Amino acid sequence: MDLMGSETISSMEEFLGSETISSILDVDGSTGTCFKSPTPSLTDDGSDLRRGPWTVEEDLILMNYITANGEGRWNSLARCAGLKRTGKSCRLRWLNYLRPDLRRGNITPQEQLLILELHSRWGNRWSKIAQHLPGRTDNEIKNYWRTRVQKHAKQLKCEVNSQQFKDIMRYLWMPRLVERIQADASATSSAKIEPSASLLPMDSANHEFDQMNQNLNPSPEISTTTGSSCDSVGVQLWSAPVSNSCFTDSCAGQTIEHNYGYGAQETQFTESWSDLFTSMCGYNDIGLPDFEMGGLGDNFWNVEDIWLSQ
DNA sequence: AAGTTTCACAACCGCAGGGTA
DNA sequence: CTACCCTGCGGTTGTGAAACT
Repeated sequence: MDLMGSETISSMEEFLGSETISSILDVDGSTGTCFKSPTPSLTDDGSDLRRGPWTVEEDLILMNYITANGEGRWNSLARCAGLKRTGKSCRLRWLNYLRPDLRRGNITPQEQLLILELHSRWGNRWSKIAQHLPGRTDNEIKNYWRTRVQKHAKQLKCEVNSQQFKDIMRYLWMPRLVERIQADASATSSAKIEPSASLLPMDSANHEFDQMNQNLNPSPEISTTTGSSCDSVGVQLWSAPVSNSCFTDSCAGQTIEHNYGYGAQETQFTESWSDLFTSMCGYNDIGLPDFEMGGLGDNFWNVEDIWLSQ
């Protein structure tokens, strides 16, 4: 397999492009964003295999070899390329870091939405999820999930696999992501920006949610702080529209008016979740389920919105 | 300014499944 | 049949950077 059509690669820049390389290479020329001074160590078993962060030289050797000979057969590849690395290490380095079709940068709201949806369907099947996010690796998605999602499940004192937490994702965060995507799309397509809840400071949005829930279900125990407990989950039936993008088949056709403080917005719910999700993510072949509204607690509205802050 | 905590992510580890000699 | 090897996957760790106190 001739990946690049060139014979050898003399620099990382040549292989990955100047923009990419500047984000990869550190001042001292080492690779990776974590390890400023790679000092690979030898393995403990007495062999001269190296481990730890990869050097630029190793990366170039690996890239040149794969460019010339293709990937696969990693153990022999490592030997033939003269790399004192295990085949596993070479494979990982290539797949997670050096592959030319890797997509770098922040996970976009569309990608976040897709990750949430696919994880709700498949669980921790990271490689399977990654197959549906071109340019993203399973490792990247796994890291995203652990650093963002699990952290906030912990803050909420929810089990990440609990129904409570799944409901939070499905009925709060995912609709907000959709809203964010819509807002971004409309902002780029129109000079006139219609503010939505996701564009407001979270304090403001939370205040609105608190007001709604106070009216619907007055409780002296309503918290307004981040990281509140989920103990009341399921006690209160969810009634207020969280956003103009919170929609299900059950509310299709309804017209709901709500005011986020910058002027009333009127939304016609004519799309099913799966239809809109499909349009959001450009996705149409995974047979998304239709979501139904469930009973959520008031504390959900106070959760710090992790999805909207990059 | 210094120390501490948190975040982000590259890399490693162990295991399972498949292929093959 | 079986032992061995390779590959791929998911869980975990280690590290520097950034944020916070």
